[in-house]
Amino acid sequence: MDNRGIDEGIGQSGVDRSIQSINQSIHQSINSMSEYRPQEIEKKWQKRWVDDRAFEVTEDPSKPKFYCLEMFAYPSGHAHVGHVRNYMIGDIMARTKRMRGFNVLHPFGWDAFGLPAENAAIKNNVHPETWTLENIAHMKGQLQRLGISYAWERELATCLPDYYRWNQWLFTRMFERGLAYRKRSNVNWCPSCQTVLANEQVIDGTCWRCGSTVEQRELEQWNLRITAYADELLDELNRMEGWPEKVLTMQRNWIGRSAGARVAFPIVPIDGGRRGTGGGADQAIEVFTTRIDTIYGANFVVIAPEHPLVERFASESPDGSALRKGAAGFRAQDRTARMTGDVEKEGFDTGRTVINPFTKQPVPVWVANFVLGEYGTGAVMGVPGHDARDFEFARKYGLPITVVIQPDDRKLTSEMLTESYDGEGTLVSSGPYDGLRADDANRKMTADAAARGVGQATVQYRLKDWGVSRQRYWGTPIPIVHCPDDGLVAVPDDQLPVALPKVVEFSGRGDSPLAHIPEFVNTPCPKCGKPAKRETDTMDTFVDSSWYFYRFCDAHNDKAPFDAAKVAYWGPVDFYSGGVEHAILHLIYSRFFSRVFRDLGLVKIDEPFTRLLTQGMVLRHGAVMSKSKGNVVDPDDMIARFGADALRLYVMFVAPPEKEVEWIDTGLEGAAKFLGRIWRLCDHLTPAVKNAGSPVDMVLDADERAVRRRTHVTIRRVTLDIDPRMHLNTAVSALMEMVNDLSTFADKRGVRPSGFDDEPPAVVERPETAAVLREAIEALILLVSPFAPHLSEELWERLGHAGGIVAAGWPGWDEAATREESVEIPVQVNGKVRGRIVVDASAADPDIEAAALAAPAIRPHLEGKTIVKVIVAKGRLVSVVVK
RNA sequence: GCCGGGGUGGCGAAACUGGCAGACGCACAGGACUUAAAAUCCUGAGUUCCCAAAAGGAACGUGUGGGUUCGAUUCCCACCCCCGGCACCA
Repeated sequence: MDNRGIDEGIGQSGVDRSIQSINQSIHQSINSMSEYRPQEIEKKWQKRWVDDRAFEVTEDPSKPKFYCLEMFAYPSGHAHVGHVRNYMIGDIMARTKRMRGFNVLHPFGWDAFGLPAENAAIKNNVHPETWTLENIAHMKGQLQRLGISYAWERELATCLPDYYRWNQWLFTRMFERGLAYRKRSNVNWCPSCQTVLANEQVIDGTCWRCGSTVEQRELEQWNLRITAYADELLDELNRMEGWPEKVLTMQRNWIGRSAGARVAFPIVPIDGGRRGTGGGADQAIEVFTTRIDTIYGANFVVIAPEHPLVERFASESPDGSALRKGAAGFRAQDRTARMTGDVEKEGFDTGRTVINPFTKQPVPVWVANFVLGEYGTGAVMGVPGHDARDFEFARKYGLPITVVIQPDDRKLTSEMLTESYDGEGTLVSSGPYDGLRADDANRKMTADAAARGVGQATVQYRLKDWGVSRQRYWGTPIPIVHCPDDGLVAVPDDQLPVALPKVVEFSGRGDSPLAHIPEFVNTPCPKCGKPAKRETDTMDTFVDSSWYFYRFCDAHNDKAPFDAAKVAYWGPVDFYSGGVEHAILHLIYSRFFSRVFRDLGLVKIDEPFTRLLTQGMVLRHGAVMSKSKGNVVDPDDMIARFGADALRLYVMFVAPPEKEVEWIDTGLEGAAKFLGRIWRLCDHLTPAVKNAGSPVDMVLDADERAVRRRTHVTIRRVTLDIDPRMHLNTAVSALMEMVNDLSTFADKRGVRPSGFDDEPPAVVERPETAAVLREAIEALILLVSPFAPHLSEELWERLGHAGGIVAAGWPGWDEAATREESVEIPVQVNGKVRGRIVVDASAADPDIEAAALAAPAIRPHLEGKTIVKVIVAKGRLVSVVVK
């Protein structure tokens, strides 16, 4: 690299280039020491990596594989330092594994469909594709300037037909198997944006973009049957040791399995317009309960205002209109408020009764707003004695309360209840079940209900099927044709992709823009050839991201989504990192799709991601970075000022990867200074040590042995901190400690760089010193290379090595060389450190004990006391107990 | 309410199996080099107190209160607070 030019660093403005800089340039032309110029080094090595195709890989059965992936990016326009942090975590892992001999797949791509592109189109009159592809080009440049070791030849963008045709292919397979189906359901609707919103785009009942209150609309929607895998998705979580507990919990909550029973309460037929009390059963209200053991206390039944029986009861009643009106009033209440319990609990008596199948007694049927039509059976039994909500309801409307579970520590009567009791206990007032423990009773009563044909054990999930229809343009067209004769017909594989038309008008009206393109809509039915119409909805973009990690294994396959053999080699993803905001949706959908691919025979694994790391967000002024808040830190600015290596190192050093961090500019300066120290140290010592021999068989002096120990201890610490511990911040700390020690040692030997430009080259007298220094700086360069790859490559090359860092491999440590010769051990007397002794590392416990008791600092504390006990914690501490 | 994760200097943090709490860094203070500054390098520092000061010494200190232990940031019990998920879910 040529240091002679007055080539400007990228970040220095002309104004900044003062006389001193020019002086520096002149100095450089006349002396051997060179200044650390990250921008030049980084450009050089980034170009070389591209030219050498350094990170491109193919399947190689002779090497262990490692699939390292960061969640791909939405091309919003600009990467910020939060992205940088995520991609760095993956890059550290990828680079380390590569050096350790793994065949590393480390690809990147773009989650390129989505609403922002469409909004930009409306606002700026630019085609979504243009907007998206321009953003991708810009962000790709940003990532390349960070020196991330991506296999760019596998880059993909989900908005391109060679990707989304496989969404369509997969949708067709799911349609054939009944996993994709059409159903009318409620969807979130933003009246201002005129579009459907995904659940995750509704924040506290309002639109994430414009803040309008979200409404519910009933629409015919395509759904994917994720609930078919609910049990498996839940059970497998127990075996996923490579995932954070937090994410496992979130997924468990999201799936929301609850085991209980359905129980039928027979409806008492109407009797002359009055509440009937007898007669034969005429169908039944089915309730869902997890506490069938409390059924003897079920004094009423409540149905949801949406329940179909509301209409039947109304039609059978002389004054049905009151009933209809009451239920309609509840239905009109704000849905999210009803779901979150923010509305007052209200209800009314329908005037009808059902028979409690266990007590055989008639109980009234109420309609109430707190019962949700879409969960369970839309009907519950009211057990006010043992359910807080039922208790409140019964008190409000004067319904009877019965105690049927007695707690172990006191005696309850219904009169003394001030709140429901929902704990453990023994059954009372429950006929033949009296005296049973509640959980035993639960099992027995469920079995009895089933045997008598009045109930059955059921598992209820919170998880619902995934509604994927979107009335948007910028997404994958759903490959279905609506034929008047044949109904829903999948577009045959040989007619895929159903291409997204380029010419489109954005009405902003809220129906799909595709519906207004006759050339798109009108098509012959693939089955009968008669005129038919295409589906005009597009798919939720989460479909795109649910399988892209498999596509990377075979990114350019035009015959299939991927070759099963290639996925068999690369899969599953060994290490996956991304934001915790995807803990539920993306990660559960991906687990679902992985199983669909498995059941199609395309992959053999269940779980797509073996190890997951959710990185914390990067905040500034306590807030998430966003353009509107004006607190975005642009990586390009930081690279221009300090270099990509400094930025990389800083984001790894500042905190553990999982933690949220506050961005601090001065911290980055510190990282840049540290790299400068490495540069000066290595650059200064290189001429003196580059031809030094190995220290292994040399007779070293004490300081040299200490340096060697530090080298090997650091190799061990950094290696284990990166993998398996993923404590990237402490790995950097270990490197800093090593540099501190090396500087001290170099100072002792008179070869520390002064920091001045006009410094003569270092001269190392002893070959032993040169040998340990060479071993040390070579290890340092290799160990820091995942964090600061450009700097490392440059220093490595200057040391005279050809072939680069990856070929050099990851350094190993010599356990023997890490051992201390002597250790300083603190001595405690009655729990307080009173002194220290230095003993040989191999000293036996009795010798250590004797040395401790004889130590001058300790003896005064023992004077006139009796030694009760002495504990020697080998190599760590001596504890003396006196009285 | 249920589930999960946390609480350590001015700040970011470290302490891996119960063994020197605060490594490493930021900010700060003092010093060296410099005409000066920048850069670089060195030194200092948990808090409070004793001592005129220094040297030195003492007490306290990992959210709070208890416990186990020679010894607790680490283990146990109770509680407080913060963050995240779920929630009239029957």
